Amino acid sequence: MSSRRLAVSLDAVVLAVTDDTPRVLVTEESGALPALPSGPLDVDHDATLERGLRRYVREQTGLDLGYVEQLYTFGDRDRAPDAARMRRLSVGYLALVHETAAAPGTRWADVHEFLPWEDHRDGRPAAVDDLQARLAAWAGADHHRRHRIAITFGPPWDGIRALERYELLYGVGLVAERAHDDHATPTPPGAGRAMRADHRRILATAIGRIRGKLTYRPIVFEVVSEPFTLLELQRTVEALSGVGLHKQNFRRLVLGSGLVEGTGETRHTGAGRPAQLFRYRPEVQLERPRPGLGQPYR
Amino acid sequence: MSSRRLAVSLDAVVLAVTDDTPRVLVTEESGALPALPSGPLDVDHDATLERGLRRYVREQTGLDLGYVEQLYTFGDRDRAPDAARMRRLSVGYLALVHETAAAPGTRWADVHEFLPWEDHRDGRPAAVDDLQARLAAWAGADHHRRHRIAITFGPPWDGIRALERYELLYGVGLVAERAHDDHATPTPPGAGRAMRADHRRILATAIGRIRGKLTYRPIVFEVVSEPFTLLELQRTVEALSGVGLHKQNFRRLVLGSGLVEGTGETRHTGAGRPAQLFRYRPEVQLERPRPGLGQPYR
DNA sequence: TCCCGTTATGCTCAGCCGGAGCATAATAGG
DNA sequence: CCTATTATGCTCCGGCTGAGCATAACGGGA
Repeated sequence: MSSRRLAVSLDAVVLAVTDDTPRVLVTEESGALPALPSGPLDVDHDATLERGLRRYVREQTGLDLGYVEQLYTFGDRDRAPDAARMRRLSVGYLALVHETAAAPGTRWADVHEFLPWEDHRDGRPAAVDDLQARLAAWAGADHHRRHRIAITFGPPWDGIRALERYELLYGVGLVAERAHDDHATPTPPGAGRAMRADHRRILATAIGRIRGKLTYRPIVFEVVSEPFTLLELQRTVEALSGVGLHKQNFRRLVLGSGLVEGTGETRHTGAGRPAQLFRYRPEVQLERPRPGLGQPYR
Repeated sequence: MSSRRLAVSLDAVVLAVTDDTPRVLVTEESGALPALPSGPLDVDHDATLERGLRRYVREQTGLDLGYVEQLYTFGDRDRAPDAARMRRLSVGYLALVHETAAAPGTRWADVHEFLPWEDHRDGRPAAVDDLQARLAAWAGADHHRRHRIAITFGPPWDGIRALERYELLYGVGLVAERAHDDHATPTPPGAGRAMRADHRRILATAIGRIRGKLTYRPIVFEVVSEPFTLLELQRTVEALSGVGLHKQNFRRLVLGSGLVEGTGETRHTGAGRPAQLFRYRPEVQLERPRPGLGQPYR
């Protein structure tokens, strides 16, 4: 009877939006898969899990995190490569930051590099239909499998189910999680790049979580830089939610929500009418129970 | 330098609703505080965290769980009584079950026994005003403190913020988490009973989570027994959400949602017109993206 | 048997919100 | 001055929500 050693790692999904693209901060060593900033919990010195996490992100990427939220704790025994010796738990966190320069050895990677099927801003990508066809082939006539595919891949598309989609693709072998998974079905184009350990799974969890929270908490403002135009805000929301929005209605919603206030300034971009600049109004939290951007508004 | 031992416990908040009352399954030993079913992760034999959890609940309460969902991982170093020797993490889970008989040594306790301020079905309880007054005294003129109180305790009341409320009360010392906290301010009436370790905190997390999820996932049906009348369904939702609902509108919403279908039978309760019986319609998940009971509808 | 209290159901009405579009304003560039 | 482009304003409609009024179907008593 082996009695494995127990190790807890803290893993951070640090998200930002630059150039209308959702970005995740990854560390890269030559020859290795991209990885999230992470490290083992220091049972003596990290007074809280979150503090340990902040420490690792600072050490590995030079970034001092602001908004941080715990996502999920992963602990499947047989999903680790060295499962026979070690029992590994990973506590995943979501952090939101404003765009910054990446430190050496780190990179702001496009989230869709790893989860390409999640970008529906210009409608449903063709690659999704391809993936879904492969899933359908796997499901055959199995009722339960078809049901799962229908729910996770729609229609209608539900951005929040990012983790369910990843888990389904992973279970079917359409997506490689670790190097040693590669002997499985060769992953099809459109399946995205792999990450180290189960980091891609944690990323999918983060994407699902932030999409849900956008609607009822003012977290976009952790990501956009002030002051911002309403279009910049909209592009940021779209980058995170993965769906395109109706401009006038987005405007109406944001202005009516009390979430922002004009600065009185305008920004000239070179083409078109100058846009008003806005900043976040934190007081809104006192006025409304759950301030956010509401439902999606195509 | 001490190098603490690391231990991970799995803790279950098992919820049911009986007699229009939200209940949590607790184990009770004479002389000890009530506790959630829980136990240490078996790093060798528990293939997944969730399976370990199910095992403990079965062993300690005789219950085979259906719906289970991970809540949060708690790991503050200095919140454990033996923090100097052990680093304890607890992974909390939420489970929903239909009402059953409690096994020996266990009890279905009213959730409000531990979190009395969370029951707003008959309006805001007087005890909440008392707690809030104590909080106000603690806050004094501190802007940040007053802000936190206003957000968590309202108005408007936001049922979902159960954990934030608990943490606030705990931080202020109005609520005892463990026996050795008792030397702090004597907890006022209306502060509820303590539980072992940080179990009350986990319970508060569970209550907040289920309240949020009620609106967009059909989880009430994990708790009501079929067939049910619409009033029974309503009382169950109210018990979990902690707020009272408008009967006709609840009815309209549920019938229009496609969540239920009539059985054709009726139930005579002795007084009043017999009520139609309904059952859950699982197919709804294929038809609607996020089937639930929508917003609160006073 | 008829009246009453009680619970279940049906329906209405006004207000608000979200989905879609049309129309106008304000710039830069040619 | 004309055009392409982006920002803003506003309207219309349908559906949903909050609040009530009204009716139906029972059991128990008077």
